[in-house]
Amino acid sequence: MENHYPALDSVFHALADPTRRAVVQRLGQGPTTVSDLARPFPMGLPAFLKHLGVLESAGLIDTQKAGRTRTCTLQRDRLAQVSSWFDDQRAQWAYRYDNLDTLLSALGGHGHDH
Amino acid sequence: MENHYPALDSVFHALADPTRRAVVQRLGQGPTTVSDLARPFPMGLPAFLKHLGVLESAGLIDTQKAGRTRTCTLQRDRLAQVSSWFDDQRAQWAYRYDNLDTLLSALGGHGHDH
DNA sequence: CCAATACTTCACCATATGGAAAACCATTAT
DNA sequence: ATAATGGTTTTCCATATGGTGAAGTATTGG
Repeated sequence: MENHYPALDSVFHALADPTRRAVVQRLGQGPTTVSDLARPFPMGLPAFLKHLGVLESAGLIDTQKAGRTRTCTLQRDRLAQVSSWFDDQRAQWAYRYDNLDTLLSALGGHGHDH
Repeated sequence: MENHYPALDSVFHALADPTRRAVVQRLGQGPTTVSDLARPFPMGLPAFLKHLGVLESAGLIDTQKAGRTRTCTLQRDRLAQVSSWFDDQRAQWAYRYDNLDTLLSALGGHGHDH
């Protein structure tokens, strides 16, 4: 029940930026190269590389270079881990309010009480 | 399928700090006053109030003053909304499930239960 | 009334973040 | 060999963030 979560700070920080979330979303469709990823965004490559750096050091993406191109892949499990933090929060409410409905939906992972 | 999410920037940014996550966690047990919330943390009240301000402007907490004390309440629905962003991401992967990476990690047994 | 409590505001500071510009590798392509 | 492509590194800048200390404002409590 304790904070056994990996780098919540860095992951949440990484996701707090629209550019970086767009990258995550794009990579959800499959791996791509850096410049292909960067194309839609109104900023220089150096700035964009910083975003990729933030995503990578948060463990949200993995990159590897082949020849002169670098390919980025989404680390889905990391995203899933962080997602489970929310489930834990919900479980807390459920415990506190001792409400069977809330408990069940918390364990189910999707429902909410309102 | 589009970004109909409320202020993901501000919510993720708010959650990217351990102090603020601790506040969220604490408020999951029920409403409390400012100074009661602040007590465990090794910082002055001004600094702590800034954290509360970030949480409040992200819509994660609600505060109201009675007399000279201010009481903070967790806005659970906001947390639930953001949580559903992760579900959306997963849905994207599922749609694109012919991806080799995903197939391999599925066979690898680090399976996600959904 | 006087003082303690519970914030609140203000001025300030160090560091981090997000961006630009320019110059610099490597690896293909011609 | 030369040029173009794809990325990288470096320097620099404006602003945001997270913290401090000190003083200020309302409420209670005695």
